[in-house]
Amino acid sequence: MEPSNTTSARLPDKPSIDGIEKAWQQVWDEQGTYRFDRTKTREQIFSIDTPPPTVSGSLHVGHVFSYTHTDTIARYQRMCGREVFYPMGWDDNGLPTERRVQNYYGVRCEPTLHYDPDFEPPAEPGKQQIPISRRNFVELCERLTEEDEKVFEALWRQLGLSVDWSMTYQTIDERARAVSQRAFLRNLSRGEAYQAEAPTLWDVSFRTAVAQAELEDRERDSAYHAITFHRPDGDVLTIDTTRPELIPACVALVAHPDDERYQPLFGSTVRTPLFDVEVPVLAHRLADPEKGTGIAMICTFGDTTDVTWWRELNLPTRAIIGRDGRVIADIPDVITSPEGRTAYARLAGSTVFTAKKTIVEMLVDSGDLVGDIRPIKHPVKFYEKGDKPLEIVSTRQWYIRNGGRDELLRERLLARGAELHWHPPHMKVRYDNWVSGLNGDWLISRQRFFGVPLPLWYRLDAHGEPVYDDPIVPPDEALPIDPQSETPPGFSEEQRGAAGGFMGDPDIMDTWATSSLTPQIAGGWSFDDDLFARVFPMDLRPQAHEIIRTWLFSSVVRANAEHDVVPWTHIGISGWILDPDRKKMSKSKGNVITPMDLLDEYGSDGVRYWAASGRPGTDTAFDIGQMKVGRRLAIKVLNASKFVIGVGADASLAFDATAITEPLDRALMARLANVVDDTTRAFDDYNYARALELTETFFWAFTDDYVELVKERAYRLPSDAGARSARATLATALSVLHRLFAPILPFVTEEVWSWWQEGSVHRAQWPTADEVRLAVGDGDARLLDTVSSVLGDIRKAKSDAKASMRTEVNRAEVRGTVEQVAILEHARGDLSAVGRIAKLELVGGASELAVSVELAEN
RNA sequence: GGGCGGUUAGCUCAGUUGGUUAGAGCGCUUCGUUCACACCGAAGAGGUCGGCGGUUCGAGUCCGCCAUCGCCCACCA
Repeated sequence: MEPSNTTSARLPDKPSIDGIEKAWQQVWDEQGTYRFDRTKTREQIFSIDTPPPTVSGSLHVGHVFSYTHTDTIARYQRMCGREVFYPMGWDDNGLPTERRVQNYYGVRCEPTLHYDPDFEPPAEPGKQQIPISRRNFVELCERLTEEDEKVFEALWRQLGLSVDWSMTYQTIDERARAVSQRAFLRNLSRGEAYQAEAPTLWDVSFRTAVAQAELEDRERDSAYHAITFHRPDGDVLTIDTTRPELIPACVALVAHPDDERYQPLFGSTVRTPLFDVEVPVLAHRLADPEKGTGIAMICTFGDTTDVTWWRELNLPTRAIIGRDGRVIADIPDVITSPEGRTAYARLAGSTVFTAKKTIVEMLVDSGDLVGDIRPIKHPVKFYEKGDKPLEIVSTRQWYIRNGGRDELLRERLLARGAELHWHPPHMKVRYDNWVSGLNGDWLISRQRFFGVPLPLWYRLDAHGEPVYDDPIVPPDEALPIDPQSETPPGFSEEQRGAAGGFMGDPDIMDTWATSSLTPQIAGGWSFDDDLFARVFPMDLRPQAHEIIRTWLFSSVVRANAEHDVVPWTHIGISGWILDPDRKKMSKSKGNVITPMDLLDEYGSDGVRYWAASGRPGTDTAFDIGQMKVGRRLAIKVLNASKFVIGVGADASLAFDATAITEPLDRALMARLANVVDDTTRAFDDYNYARALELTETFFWAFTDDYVELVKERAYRLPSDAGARSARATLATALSVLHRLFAPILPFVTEEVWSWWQEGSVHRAQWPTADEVRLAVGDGDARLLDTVSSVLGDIRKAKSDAKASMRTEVNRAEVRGTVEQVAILEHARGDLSAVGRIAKLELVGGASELAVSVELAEN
């Protein structure tokens, strides 16, 4: 068969990878290359629960890194014949958006206001924030995030994510709100959601309750204060505390039951310094005899241990810190002495910080502060987004059961975690740690404005007080609702806030209460059940490791409750990007480069190469060097493809079993079959990094050695059997390589594929080792190694002589084992041609391979 | 305090179930050029695999202890 001229005609003279991103994006768009076909069945579909990026934040290389990982898997699965459900969501719910909208438009949400359909924000934000209704506020959030989303989408397209861009959602859009509220109401009806008045971790800056999953410990400076309590006989009892300002909130002292120092005192009472309030001395196992003086003050509430003691010892509540983080103004009734009331009055209204200073002065004056204040460092609980220590206040909140108070449910959820296939496997430990360490149910209500409202109203009794026990729920078809602007069935708007009327729940749900439903939102649960049945449970949840306790766990909780399944089969965990100092890359360090610039400079394929080099779950250094290498690889693919096609590797010759006859060619095919096997196995195991490494290694050997070896032979007339064998082998290898690289380097592979094949490489069938083996039978891959080794020795001889690789060799003698010589005999022609060897002598009987070379004079 | 992961060449990292003289890329040194590729090619130097002990015919690989870095979790007196 003649090499076709039409093929050659499609080859560019000077191929380049610059600018190919835009060109192919457009083609993919026009041809719907990544369009999802929803007529396929669940078995035919591979569905991905794509993480919705927070659009109000800025894009950084970490995004590029992890989203590339998912895309390589999506592309691999698509080429394997699965219809890939790969949606993109935008996370515009929650505090980051709320703050961004406030600053951008100069507004502030005031939930009690009514909706103004004609509201327009000022062109320039004014000094005073304009109060607007929640619905107006949400509309502005949607308007702003739409802009942000365009920027994100442009980046994702440039990066080459094979997302179906007709399937996007927002975590605050109408469907997401409806799904979120519906799921909550169904939790409520099944008893999985409940409300309770309880001590709650509280952020005084944001003025909202915070869930266990949003906490983080930070090391803070603090100090022990030794304080004396007074016994009836006049003796004193000294305790150590870091929070002397909470003395008026003290309800008891506690020591370990086995602590002989305090055993005689159990059951007696002491009086607090300054305030002269009588408190009991009690015993509890959590009191640590080693800490401080071994006896501690229990306050309502200084820390979570206080909550445990308060609950288990049935102590009264004497809260003195309000929701604003200040000492409550009213003097507690329990303080009766005039001195005590005066002392309290000096604290009233001040912040915790000021109150501490004030009370220390008073303790010094009264002589109740013993010795010096001893500075210490200790961990303090913070809201992860906050910058003031959390206080604990008693509030009414909504919770969803997550096993934190229910051993059976906890076991169930641990078993759910074990059903998942974790990549890498050791990440499961974080899930197990978290679930095992839960100490309460999931607090989902937040005292914020922008988010999905709790879809509830409460009746008001004759005194106008809410009746929380029997909330009014909206009918399902009304969802989503905003109880602040909509009226419950059977009531009129005039009854809002009136005695005998109703009030809307003012709170919104935790952002994770909605994010935990991304499989349901993206999949169409309750509004497109046909689609949902085709994609759920999903195949893959890709995500970062630091949100295993939040996003992953809460999603498992919801799917377990609603559908009695795990929401996915596989979990793919990506690591972090570390800067050169081995720290997690952060904006504040000023070393964040905008991703779009990287894509422009190194090409999307180059950046993807770097990303795909990062092992699943492994933190990876930000490394421009790797991007350069990736760019070089893409260019090499381009040039090698041009050359291989140019010498006559026609598509029709690929996999032609009758053509591939030369032993060296069959050796290459044998190796290629192994590479296909290994690469496929790596992708099946979600190890894109290994897949890339295998393909790349083969590719470089292919271009450096094999292509060089058969160059001369392939140039011969097409009627020559050896030339035909070489061309068929080159065509087969090239076809397979293009497809093996396609998931990682989608742009350059599509470019070169277009030169000689029909259709998109991204819809081409993933190569199988069988098709390669069927074409060539059983080649001997060792031949390739032996020939490459001899070739290397000849090159070394020329290099040592500081001669050009084109230097003629008068005579080369290769000694080797009988077997090696027999193998080399098959490649005598190719070796002589590439080495420019006039006389090649093969000598058997040696113990190992040895090459001696006589170079021609210049 | 409990747990997970890492520690291999100057740098970034591979090393699959233990198997002959430990690999790649970058960087470095030397050489080569224009008939695929200077956004290039060829060759080379460079490592007591964090430390100690153990199992084994054989350990970078398995076991124990230690050191060190990072992360997750933990009741703040």
